Amino acid sequence: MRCSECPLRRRQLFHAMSAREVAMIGRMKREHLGVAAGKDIIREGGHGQELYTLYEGWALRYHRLQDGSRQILDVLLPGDTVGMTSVLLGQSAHSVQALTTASFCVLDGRVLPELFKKSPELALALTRTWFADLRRGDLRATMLGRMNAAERVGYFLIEIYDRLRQRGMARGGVSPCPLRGIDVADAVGLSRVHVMRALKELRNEELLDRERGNLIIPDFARLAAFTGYSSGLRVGKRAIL
Amino acid sequence: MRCSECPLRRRQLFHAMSAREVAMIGRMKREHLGVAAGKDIIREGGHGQELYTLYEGWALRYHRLQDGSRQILDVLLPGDTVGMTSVLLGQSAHSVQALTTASFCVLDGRVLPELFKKSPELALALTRTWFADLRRGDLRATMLGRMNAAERVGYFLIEIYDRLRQRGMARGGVSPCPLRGIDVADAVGLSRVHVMRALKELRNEELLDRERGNLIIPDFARLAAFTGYSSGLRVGKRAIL
DNA sequence: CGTAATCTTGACCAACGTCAATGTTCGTGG
DNA sequence: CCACGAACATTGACGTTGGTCAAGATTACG
Repeated sequence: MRCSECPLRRRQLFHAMSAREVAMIGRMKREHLGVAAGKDIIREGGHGQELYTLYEGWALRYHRLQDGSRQILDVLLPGDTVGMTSVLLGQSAHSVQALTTASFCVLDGRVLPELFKKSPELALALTRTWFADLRRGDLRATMLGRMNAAERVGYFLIEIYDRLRQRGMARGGVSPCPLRGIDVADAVGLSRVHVMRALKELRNEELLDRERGNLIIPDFARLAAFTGYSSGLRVGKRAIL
Repeated sequence: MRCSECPLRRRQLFHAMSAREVAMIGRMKREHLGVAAGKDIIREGGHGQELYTLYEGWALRYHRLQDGSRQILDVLLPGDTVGMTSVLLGQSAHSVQALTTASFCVLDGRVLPELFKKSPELALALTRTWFADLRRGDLRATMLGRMNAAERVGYFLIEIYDRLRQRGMARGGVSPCPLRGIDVADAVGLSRVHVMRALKELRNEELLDRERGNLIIPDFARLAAFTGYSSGLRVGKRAIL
């Protein structure tokens, strides 16, 4: 797969790049990596100098505590990049694992200083994307700190639906969702059983349903109001590596 | 206050810059802003194009929900910069308020693209700092999602102590801490009363105490072990704007 | 068609929230 | 230096939310 022919880059959501920029990223590319569901590609404490752009499938960025419990920090969707902390800070504080069968573009992170030098515009576009993700993280922290079970679950899932919609991977209130109960639980800070109770509540209120690996949101605006989610804060284009 | 004479920049923790870089930042500087305790300098939804570097005092970055409850997203200490989301994304999703009497360097954020162009090294150093903060945020999310009351409070406070220590503003297990019970509660996702109970537990275990606006940590390593905090992941120098 | 994974349910328990009364600290003005 | 008030901390009683356990139902997949 050549970067210049990458179909992911053509999607609406992503920042249009000059041929020169795409070529520069193409030169960073090392390999296209296929990964089986459940397998880790980045491990906490690792020192890798690679950047991974998720090309296809879903992945989870997570942190594991001494007692074995897991906090999911973010769900990665096609076009999302991980590995920057390891490249920039020398060590990764989180693991990343494929949730489904997935494939990644693997880039050489050591070229990053050169990229900053040769294309400040691209560096700035990337920075914008990072800050957009940071803002998403802030809102998720608010969810963890201040919401009850049903709101947390609803917020977490509507956010994912919205991100998929922006990528053209969901519409009409339906999207694929390979997350299991335990994954949702580990993301929103609840037990699996209680997540199931919250999902039942949301289903009874006709705010949200899950069916055979699909997420169903009958009325986006109503769920958004219930969870305090604002698709608002208009999403700019995302820079993709 | 000239940037070239700024005593903050001289502290160990901060990235040494070339005279040229300092001069460039100096040219971005608009004013030195004094703020009374409790006053907001950035408001959620605002469109300001200013960057604020906290010079003296403490500040809080927070998000307020419809029901009036507040989630504190981060505590800002001298040398920390805020306002980037507003500059880069056009709108701020959080507010920032002075916790104590404080002063800020106000910079013109519109110059940022120029800064990226003229000094890619500085841009990269800033990016490193942003990712270090992002990692801190990830760990705080883990705290919110997976820890019990005493661990949350201990984690939150030891992190602050550690950041102050890095800045040379705390040592020997004692540091100033103007945070009130309600501030801790709003940061760790608990009620004020329950935070007080957790503090009592920590005091009984001789892990942590508060006394007249001071934080006392008799045995850093023991509290770190209790809360799962790792000062580890060695802190690089921080770039300061 | 059978097995493993996941979901569902109910009973019970622990953690945390809420309320309200009391105590303490700190800043202010006399 | 003292008296006062406001803000903040402390405590106990009690209610609510979410966790845990375990058994049974359903679904996915070979």
